[in-house]
Amino acid sequence: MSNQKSISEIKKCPRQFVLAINDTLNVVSGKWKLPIIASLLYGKKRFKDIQDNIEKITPRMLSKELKELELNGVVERTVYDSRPIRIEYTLTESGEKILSVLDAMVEWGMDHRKVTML
Amino acid sequence: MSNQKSISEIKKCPRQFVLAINDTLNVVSGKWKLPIIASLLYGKKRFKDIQDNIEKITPRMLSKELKELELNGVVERTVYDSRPIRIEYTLTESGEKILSVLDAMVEWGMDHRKVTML
DNA sequence: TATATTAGTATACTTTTGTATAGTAGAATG
DNA sequence: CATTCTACTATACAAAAGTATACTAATATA
Repeated sequence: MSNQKSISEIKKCPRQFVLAINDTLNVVSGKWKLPIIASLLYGKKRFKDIQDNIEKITPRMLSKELKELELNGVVERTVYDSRPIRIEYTLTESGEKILSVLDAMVEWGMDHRKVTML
Repeated sequence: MSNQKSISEIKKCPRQFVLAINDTLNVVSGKWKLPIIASLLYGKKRFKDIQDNIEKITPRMLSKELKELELNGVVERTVYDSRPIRIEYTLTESGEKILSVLDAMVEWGMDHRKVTML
């Protein structure tokens, strides 16, 4: 089984694996990061668009989270100097690839529900 | 690409996917859950063993987290009525499978580091 | 010139999460 | 019978995460 390999890999648990997992957790955990990423999966968006999209998020939180995601290389902020200026947010290439993690989470979560909600 | 399929799946984003992701996040986020799971990947352990294994965790946190993980069907607590009684913690089958999620996180995290730390 | 829109910031607050420190009950060990 | 070990619990506190509400600067629109 491929599971066996993974277990032994984790058992060695090299530092870089731990760091990688932490990086990933920083991008997906918290109340608003995934909703923001999900919103950007539909294409580039302006601040206001994301805010309307998520509805309950305050501008303070949206601003804070976007900054963090940008710092983490998941989101890109582009200023177009039209008049008036527009600012657009997109996922980076790496940001889009986080979907593989979400896929794994969906799979485990659904499987787990099947098992525990018998 | 299999990425393309995933994106369209998320775009539909059925409620059950959202629930599944939340379930998964509940199991992996927080400061101590992954260390505890990792410790149990090495085999069944007693309270004291896990505590020694993680070193900085307080008994309060360990107790609280173990209860939550048990409630979430990730960890199993078994009382052996030898004298004195021993209590052992193990991962459930489902709990072991969370490794697939960790694998995805390791992969994304390492790939992402390669891209951002140029 | 008054009002609206975009892209936020500022301040104060509440809630959640985690820490520090001490204590307990039951049994075993010297 | 005093001490130690296991598996915790209790209380108080600190720090991090999130909320509520109001405000601003630059431009556009009526």
